[in-house]
Amino acid sequence: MGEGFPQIQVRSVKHALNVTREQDFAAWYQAVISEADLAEESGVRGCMVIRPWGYGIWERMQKLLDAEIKATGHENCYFPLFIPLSFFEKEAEHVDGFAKEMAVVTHHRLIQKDGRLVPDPEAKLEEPLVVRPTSETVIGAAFSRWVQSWRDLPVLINQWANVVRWEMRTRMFLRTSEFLWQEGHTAHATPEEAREETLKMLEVYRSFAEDCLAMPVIAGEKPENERFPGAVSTYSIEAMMQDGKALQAGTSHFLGTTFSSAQNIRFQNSEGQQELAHTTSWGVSTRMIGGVIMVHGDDDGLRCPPRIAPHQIVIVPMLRDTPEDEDILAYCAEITEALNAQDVFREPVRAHLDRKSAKAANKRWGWVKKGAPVIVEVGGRDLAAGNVSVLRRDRLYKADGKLDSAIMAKGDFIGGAVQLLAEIQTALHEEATAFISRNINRDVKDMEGLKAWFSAARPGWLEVQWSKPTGAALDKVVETLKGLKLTLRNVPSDAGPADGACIFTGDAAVERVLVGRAY
RNA sequence: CGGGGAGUAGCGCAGCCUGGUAGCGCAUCUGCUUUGGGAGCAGAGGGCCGGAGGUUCGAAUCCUCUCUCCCCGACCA
Repeated sequence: MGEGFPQIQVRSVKHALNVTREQDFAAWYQAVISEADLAEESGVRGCMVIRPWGYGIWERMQKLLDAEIKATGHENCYFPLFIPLSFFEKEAEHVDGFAKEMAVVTHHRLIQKDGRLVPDPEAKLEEPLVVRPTSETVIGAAFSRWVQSWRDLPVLINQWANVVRWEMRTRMFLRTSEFLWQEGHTAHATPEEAREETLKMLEVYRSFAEDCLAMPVIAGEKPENERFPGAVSTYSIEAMMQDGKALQAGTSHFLGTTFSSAQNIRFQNSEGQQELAHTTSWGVSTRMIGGVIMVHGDDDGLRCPPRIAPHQIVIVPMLRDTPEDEDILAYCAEITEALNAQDVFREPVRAHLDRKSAKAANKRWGWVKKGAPVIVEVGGRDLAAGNVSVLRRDRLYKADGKLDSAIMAKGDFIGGAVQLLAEIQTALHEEATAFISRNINRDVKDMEGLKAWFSAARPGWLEVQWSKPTGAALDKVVETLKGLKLTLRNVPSDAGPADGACIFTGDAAVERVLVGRAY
């Protein structure tokens, strides 16, 4: 890779962060989170405080995705945080997948003992409760009550919730012990319909990522070894971070009758016979915020796509503690109102007037780090001339390294703001698409070529032909890749046909699979 | 969970080896000067030195335990 990173490090530009992507990608990622006020440590292992700007981005994601989930016929509901242990025991594969990382509640009362609070032995729960790591089991139990007849199907529900998985190694947003997500769960009369649902929601995720997050993704089916515990088929969208690593940004599972047989989700069909329902589940989480950071961020912080930016346009008045300040603020308020009266992406524009009495330059750099798509500065001279000074966050600098601040008439800016936001959304998407495109190689045909590709500093992905081995043969492939710190990502839905030999086994290839390093 | 590193002011760090009541830069506050810009000068505020025990007349510093974070690995929808 390296294309996105100049080899010669001439920094004529003074950046807002004290570490660049090129110097140390992991440190840069953390710097963005901290400097953009997205989240911070909580003192609780693996758990984070999501700060208003970070949570605002999540709320934007929720709003946009929730509308799509509802538009595809699903209803929201809420299931309990606590799940009886016995629910998990019903499905062996599911147990295997999650048993190692579950938080367990065993007591319901504390008592004072030697000056300390300890669980009261008298208050031990008869049956321990686990904090949900995912809700297939409880929701399946509900489905078995709700579904009696073929007329009750399909059941199409979704919930926005938090889940807990006791992860060994955590990273802000990408893998935290507690995270926020939505989980959709559906039950259908036929496997065909359930598969169709699985793919429909995969497509909802794909278009949500592309259109709202400006994040190009590859949608496809996960290989057998990467399946969700209990799933018949697992599909994912995979996004490429600027260091070339893959991030699984959303998953959709066809669960077949795994959970309907474990939870007894049966219905009487039109011929009067009992049948097992076919279920699906699908989810995206706050992990996506990490994806947005690593796809769009630059050495000055986050670049937030307008559709998910809590504030799309921030107006920064340059105040000087003079009587003129009042006039400048009034002028800015007028601009803010005029912007907010317009619609962009079929929603009201979100313009924000930063009235804080801090120095204008400091406020500006604060918004640069947070990634506000458009930053408008207004000083006395602008006021006098009826102008504004406009910064586009997606391209901050001119060729000479100076800030590319455009002075324009107030009316022109207001009139063009909607189009400007649309342009920025598109520009971020195009930039990210160009990046992923030039960092996927589809021409490597042998293991030597594969090793060479991945010996680069920041390799992207390979799309290779393979024979789709299963069982022990697949394990061998996975083991080989593991030695190279690589994983099979997915089999892209739109990959071309296979016409050669399997890069791993030499057998005739049947499809194409993505290989890369992953988060 | 294994190996390594780290926790001292909001952020970044020095001090620890060779114990003696805590310092630097940026940020913050006040004043003056400046004003198309991350300003200059002067002054000020802010720290249970991650936590608990121990050694000592005295611990940021030495010892033990523990919590949290980072990196690598194992693990992982």
